[in-house]
Amino acid sequence: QALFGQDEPAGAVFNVIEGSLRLSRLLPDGRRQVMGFALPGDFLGLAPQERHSVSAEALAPVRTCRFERRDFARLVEAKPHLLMSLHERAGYELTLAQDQMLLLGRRTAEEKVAAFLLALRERYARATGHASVTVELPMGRQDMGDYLGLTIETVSRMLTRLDRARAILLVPGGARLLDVARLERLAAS
Amino acid sequence: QALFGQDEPAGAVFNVIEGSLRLSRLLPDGRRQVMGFALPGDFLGLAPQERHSVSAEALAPVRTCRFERRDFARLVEAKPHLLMSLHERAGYELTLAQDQMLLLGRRTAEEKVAAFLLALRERYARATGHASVTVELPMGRQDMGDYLGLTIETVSRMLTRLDRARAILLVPGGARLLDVARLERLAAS
DNA sequence: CGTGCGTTTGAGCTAATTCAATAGGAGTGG
DNA sequence: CCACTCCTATTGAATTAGCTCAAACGCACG
Repeated sequence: QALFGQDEPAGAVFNVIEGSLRLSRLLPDGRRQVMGFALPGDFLGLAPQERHSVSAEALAPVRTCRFERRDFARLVEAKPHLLMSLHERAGYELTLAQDQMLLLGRRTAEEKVAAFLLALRERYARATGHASVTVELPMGRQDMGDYLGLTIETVSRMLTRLDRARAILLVPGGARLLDVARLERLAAS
Repeated sequence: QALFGQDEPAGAVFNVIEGSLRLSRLLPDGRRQVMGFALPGDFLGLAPQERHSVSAEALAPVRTCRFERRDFARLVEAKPHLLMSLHERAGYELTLAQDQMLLLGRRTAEEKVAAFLLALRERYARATGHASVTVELPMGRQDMGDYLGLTIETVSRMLTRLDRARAILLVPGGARLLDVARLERLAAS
């Protein structure tokens, strides 16, 4: 179920082949913030740190390709320009984190949900190469809530509001984005 | 006033010598999220990106040490292990961003303000080498609010609440942390 | 046909916001 | 030194977005 836990020594790099993961952090009293979702093609544990800063739990059975950290370190040493790519990737992740801070701190519930759907669509488009109107939602409502800083009920309400407004069509395990332009307006991005 | 703006080409690396800066992003409608504050000793523009992801504005007159990006790139090329340090720093910044996401998404107003004061204290301690009970607050209430995802009024209310509870003592331009243990309990960290 | 689990919906509540008024300096000029 | 302005911070009252609690729904699985 869990690939690794928060504060665990970072022993390996993983490449997700199949399935998806939730990357999250817990507050001592159980409140949870989901930092992101790892989808097929994503890498985990690339950060050059002794310990993981998040825990990674599978949302569904996962297949990964695992590289031992020592081997990975040796590879980086052998190919110095790889480090530059890694560093660029880290910079990109940081701007994504900033996007998320802006979302968490300053957006309304509806904006959060709309932006989430659009971002996920964007991600799938980037991964598969072509944009699809249907976005898979491999995570549950609770996970979306913990990602967006909302409760499960608010996520559900916003989704049905978007559905009733014909901006999206809720389907089992996903959503069809019927009116992307409207969603973009609603997301205030 | 502004050292550089969001989406501007990243032309240089800056080391803050004196004064402090606000690093922020704007939503099209004017809502603002402050991503962080740069204090003396901090570096800006280290990320290996074409464009800045935030804008940097001085909170007070600033003195900086400026390195042209081309020179900096040449330095990094000459000293390959510098890139590794840079990358480690980036990883650390990412965990800080995650801390902030947890704060923005899952903490209450009081927890946010308490955590903010403690984190700032921690930062000054790290910079000066010894912990002080008095924390300088070079930013205004609005900036704190935009950093914590709160309004200016809520920040003010939480500060006076902490003051009345004798956990802190508000002083012009800063706060004295009277009961760090209590603050840590209140911050739920 | 239950049973269990995740989701949706409803009703009421509350933490934080909004709106509005007041208070506290810092600077300026009389 | 006092009056006046400007700007930020504080305080209060009313409002509301989102939360909590609780009940129904839907569906997969045995």
